[in-house]
Amino acid sequence: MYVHTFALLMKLEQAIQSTKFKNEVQKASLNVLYTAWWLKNLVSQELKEFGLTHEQYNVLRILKGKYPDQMCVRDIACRMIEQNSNVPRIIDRLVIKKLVKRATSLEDKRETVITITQAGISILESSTLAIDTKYVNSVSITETDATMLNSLLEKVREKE
Amino acid sequence: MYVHTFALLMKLEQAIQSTKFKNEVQKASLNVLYTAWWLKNLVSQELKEFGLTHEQYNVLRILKGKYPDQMCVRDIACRMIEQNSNVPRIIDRLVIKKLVKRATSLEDKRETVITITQAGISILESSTLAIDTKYVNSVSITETDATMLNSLLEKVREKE
DNA sequence: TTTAATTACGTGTACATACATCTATTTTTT
DNA sequence: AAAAAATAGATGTATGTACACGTAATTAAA
Repeated sequence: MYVHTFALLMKLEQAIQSTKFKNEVQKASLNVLYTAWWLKNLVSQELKEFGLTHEQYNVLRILKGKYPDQMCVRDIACRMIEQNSNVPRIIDRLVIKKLVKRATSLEDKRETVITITQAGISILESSTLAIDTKYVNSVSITETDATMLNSLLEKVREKE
Repeated sequence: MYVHTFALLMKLEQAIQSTKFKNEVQKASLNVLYTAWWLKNLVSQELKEFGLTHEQYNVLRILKGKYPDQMCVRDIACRMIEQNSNVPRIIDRLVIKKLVKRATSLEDKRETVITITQAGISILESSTLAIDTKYVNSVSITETDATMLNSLLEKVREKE
């Protein structure tokens, strides 16, 4: 009985070799950070095969969401999960790989408009398939629990 | 009523300007990633005042946990939340700031042993105080909800 | 309308991640 | 004991983050 409880509780503790937490809130913070790293890692492993990084994939995904419309750099940036991402630099690498095209906007010459190419759409589709499969096999949480998790994460950030 | 529900549900959606998620599991993934970024950002804002980065703070915290014992680089590395952290390089910066000391182990000359200095302990204590205060004011989740959150996050990672 | 403020975004720097490789040790094998 | 394997950690490279600053273009103010 004790052993069983111990085994269940050891997951985060094992991962970061630490058992002393001030309280559940502090533990939850570390748990969120560790789980984010774990998820990112899971996805990156799949993307490696396609020569993409997590952030390059995100930019492609955002562009696909508006396709066939173009998007300016600012619009992409404010949809990024890590809100301080340096989008121009990520786009540099996608341009080199010909997965997106960059052009100056005609309406506002300050703006750079980005379009996903057919090659970009194609690599996005195959990599998304690989990630989805990986998720089904590796992320073990039910829809009901995920809904609960979503509401708890919103509570964490409620004050700001 | 509709407006109220909408406002509550918009938190992640607003942050990343996206409302289309395949399912709750996919949304929860993005929510974990976004919340991790949000928490890291919160802490980094406080640490900036002390000239520390999030990772430098983590290394100091780990060293303090063993103080007055020394730790080798490997022991520190396996306790890091981001398990691919390049610890030697983080230690470089802490050594420059005289917050830790580096020496070759006498028992095993391959090992580098790291010790936190008094200056390191001192900066760790004041920055921890600042972070704790920030948490009390910004992270709005109860101990009970945090416990639930911890168990759901463990469920996410259960399969591996 | 001329100046001032704002905006979009490229770019430089410091730090970190992810990963491969190199060197110096130590341990294991033969 | 000598050779091979394993280990610790430093270091190089590509990429990303965080943030400051510069430049060009647009909008607002005087």
